[in-house]
Amino acid sequence: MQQKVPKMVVKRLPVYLRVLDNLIRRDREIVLSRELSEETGFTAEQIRKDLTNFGAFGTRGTGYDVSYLRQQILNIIGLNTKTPVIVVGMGHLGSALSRYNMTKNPYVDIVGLFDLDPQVIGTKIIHQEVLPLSEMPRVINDKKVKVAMITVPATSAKDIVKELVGCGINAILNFAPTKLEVPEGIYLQNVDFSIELQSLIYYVSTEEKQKQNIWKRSFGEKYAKQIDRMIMP
Amino acid sequence: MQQKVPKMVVKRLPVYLRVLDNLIRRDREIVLSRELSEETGFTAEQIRKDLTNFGAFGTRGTGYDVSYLRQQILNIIGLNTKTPVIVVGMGHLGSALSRYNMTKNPYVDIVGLFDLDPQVIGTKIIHQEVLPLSEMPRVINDKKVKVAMITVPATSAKDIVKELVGCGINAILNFAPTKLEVPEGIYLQNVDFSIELQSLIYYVSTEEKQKQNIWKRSFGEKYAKQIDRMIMP
DNA sequence: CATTGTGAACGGATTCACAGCC
DNA sequence: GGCTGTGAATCCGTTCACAATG
Repeated sequence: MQQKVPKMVVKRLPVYLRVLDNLIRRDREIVLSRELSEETGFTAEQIRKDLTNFGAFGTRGTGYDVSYLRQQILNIIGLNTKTPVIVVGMGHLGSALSRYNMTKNPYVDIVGLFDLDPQVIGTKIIHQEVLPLSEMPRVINDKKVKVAMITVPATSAKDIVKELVGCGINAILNFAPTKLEVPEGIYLQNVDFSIELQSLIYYVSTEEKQKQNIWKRSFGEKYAKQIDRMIMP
Repeated sequence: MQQKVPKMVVKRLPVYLRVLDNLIRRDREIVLSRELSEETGFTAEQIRKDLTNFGAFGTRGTGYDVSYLRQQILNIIGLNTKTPVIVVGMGHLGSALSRYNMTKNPYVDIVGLFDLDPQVIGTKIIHQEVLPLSEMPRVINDKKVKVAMITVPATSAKDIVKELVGCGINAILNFAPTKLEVPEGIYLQNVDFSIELQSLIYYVSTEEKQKQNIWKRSFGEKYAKQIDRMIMP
């Protein structure tokens, strides 16, 4: 059927979907790869190439039909029917993510909220009650859940993963700041704020350092060229 | 001074730092690249190569001195002194991130929380009061802030960015699900849950589709080989 | 002799240049 | 003519194989 699709392409598909959703809201019927490029920041060639992994959805000389392309991408990602998802860990982050997905994300259906803390179990997020872990197998089974988000502390994350995999979960979006092991065939995706924040800090701090170096070295003629290369464009 | 460091390397540095922090907590004095590989999931060669972008920190035949390497990475990222950071947008996500960074992240110093909503302004997160946007220029200036996290709705994100850049912010970690434009020289990093979640859903849904195809085609002998290639290892 | 440090080979993803089509 | 679709060329990051060294 379909060849192996590069990971990077899969990451971009949801971006295309979001832009197409926005275009539909603005009643746009046709869109050019060039316009998609402006909205996404990816190059037009890349977008066209990405799409041809799955077929030829455009019309040469004209562009892409917005709602047709959107429907195709929904099919490709598998968002035609709402995907049932559970969230484990109802701390501040977990409840924020749950709220967001319950109210703003039309493509997923949050069908279970779980926590270990007896203080938290029984409280409600929007209209859903937080359940104990003991209820997980039942919910996962009843609702045919394949995808879980985990927002528990790093220390409990490994155990939760084992539990989830045992219950038949197939894909895990991990927000705990720790590296997790999953068996072959289980998909794991990490989201780690601290890492993103720290890499940003790297850039601002090296910029600072470079400015200082320029100043320090400004007496030494022979370094002029190197310094030039160091200044941000 | 230093050549251009690949983006991917910068993303991995904070992971090394975290592992080294954990090793110090366990009183480990020496670590091998092989062990770092186990803890991070990156290959040992890659780790060694990453580090040589900045110098030679190990001892051949022995390994790396944990606290020396940690100190070097702190220097490289620029986390020797706490970095002042502000957070704009005190919805559920914004306040969760603020709490997390105030209590668990020893490398940053949250020096300002901001929101537009008069209902939210004046409330407290841990011990800090949420301030109106009008206070931003003062705080950014007084505290020499270069890094901001924004967790406002997609609709207001663009305006906030303009404001921040005007105030002298240099790096932005954006959690709003929208593509932002920043002037040359300003660093922007996006964190987008929905996109991560949807790419995960792609994998589970294509797996489902493939299983169905296998079943449908199981009568057609000639497709056997193709189908084999489709099954996950 | 075990482990780091590194040039060379490899592979995957992006960009280029243009062929194909409306 | 204008835009999509695509093989070829390029770029970038990872892996490999081994040289360097405590």
